[in-house]
Amino acid sequence: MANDFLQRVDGSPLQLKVLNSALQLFADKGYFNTSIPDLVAHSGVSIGSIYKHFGDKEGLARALMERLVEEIYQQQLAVVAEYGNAQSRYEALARWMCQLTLDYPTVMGFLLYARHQAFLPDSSSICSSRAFMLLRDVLAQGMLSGEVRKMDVMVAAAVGFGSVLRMMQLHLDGVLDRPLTVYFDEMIDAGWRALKS
Amino acid sequence: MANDFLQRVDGSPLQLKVLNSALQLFADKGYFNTSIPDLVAHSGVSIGSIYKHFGDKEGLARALMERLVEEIYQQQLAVVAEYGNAQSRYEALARWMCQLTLDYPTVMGFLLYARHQAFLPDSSSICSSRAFMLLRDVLAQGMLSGEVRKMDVMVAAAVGFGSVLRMMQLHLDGVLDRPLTVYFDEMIDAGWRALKS
DNA sequence: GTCTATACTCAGATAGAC
DNA sequence: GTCTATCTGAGTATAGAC
Repeated sequence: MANDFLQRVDGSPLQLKVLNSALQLFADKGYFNTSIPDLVAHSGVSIGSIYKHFGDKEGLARALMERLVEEIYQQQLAVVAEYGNAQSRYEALARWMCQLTLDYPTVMGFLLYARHQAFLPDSSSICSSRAFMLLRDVLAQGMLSGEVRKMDVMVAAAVGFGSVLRMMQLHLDGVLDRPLTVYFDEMIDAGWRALKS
Repeated sequence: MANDFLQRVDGSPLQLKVLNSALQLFADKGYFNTSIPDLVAHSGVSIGSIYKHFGDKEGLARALMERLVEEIYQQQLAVVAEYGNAQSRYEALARWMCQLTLDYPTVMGFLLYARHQAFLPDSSSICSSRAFMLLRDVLAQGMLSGEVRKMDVMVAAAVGFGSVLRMMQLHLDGVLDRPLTVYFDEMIDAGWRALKS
């Protein structure tokens, strides 16, 4: 279920109800296909309260994206902290990304596909935010330690994680014949061939 | 400029004016931020004619996507036809993709990011359409000829072209320090390391 | 076939009671 | 702080003249 993705974010119970409803509806139908009355019906919170807390619809979207990015980032940090070298971190991060896709497919579809620029004019893509930069940094450290071949870090991140993101998209699009997990080892193996010294 | 992307598509002059305006506006502001009056102003075609030819806004979007996919596919075919082996085809396709991104950034952003499902409920992602399948087939042929390592073709395509797509996105997001072309050789080299026998 | 004028719906946002 | 009732305008779509 998508409604428990935001776990440790701060906010009053009422705010959390609205934010989780927004996440679920935006992920499911898209931002523009979700009306405020939809949110009222889904969250059980009145329209007055929603506007009181978030200002307007864009403000709600902004608050939601903020917490999504933070949640993703915190999860990433936890994954990275469990491992000590670049290769195991790479694999663990890829596994975590795939698991998120399986557990919260609509949310991941929302994160991967939605052009947030279309409804949040001044926001850059989620994937160019802190979250993606941490992926990059993991590989940068691997270069320092000699595990990862010397190359441009952005290219390394694009090659290493771009393939994972692509497989996630293909899975979400229903293009893959077999479950996503079946492809995992081969995918990681191929990615690491491009990265290793 | 984005307004000449659709070159050889069929349709009356009036239809082409509308379709090219739609492409430009959808790519620039997004489908939902583009109103029919916007299209009228930009194309110079009256609202009555637009509805006469395309039925409704969704019909217009459908007609546009149809031609976009066709245009992309035809260009791909032309690129593939120029080369005889998998490696050179891989490089040529990647170069063509990057060049499109440089020449038509908003259009490519539209293709890469937009969740077309949000406004075309029954359409799958553009990248799971014919266009992406041809990328896959090029690598499948490479496996038959022995150039490409035996592996799942979807994984191969995701690794080989996912990295290219990712670099294109990073470029469009303005995250890259240097011009996209600077990264090209390193990107292709890394991608091919993952694919070669 | 193309246009102008218009109807209708409904989403976003606010006012003000409680 | 939360709610209900209401306003306003934008946007889709149609009718019908030419």
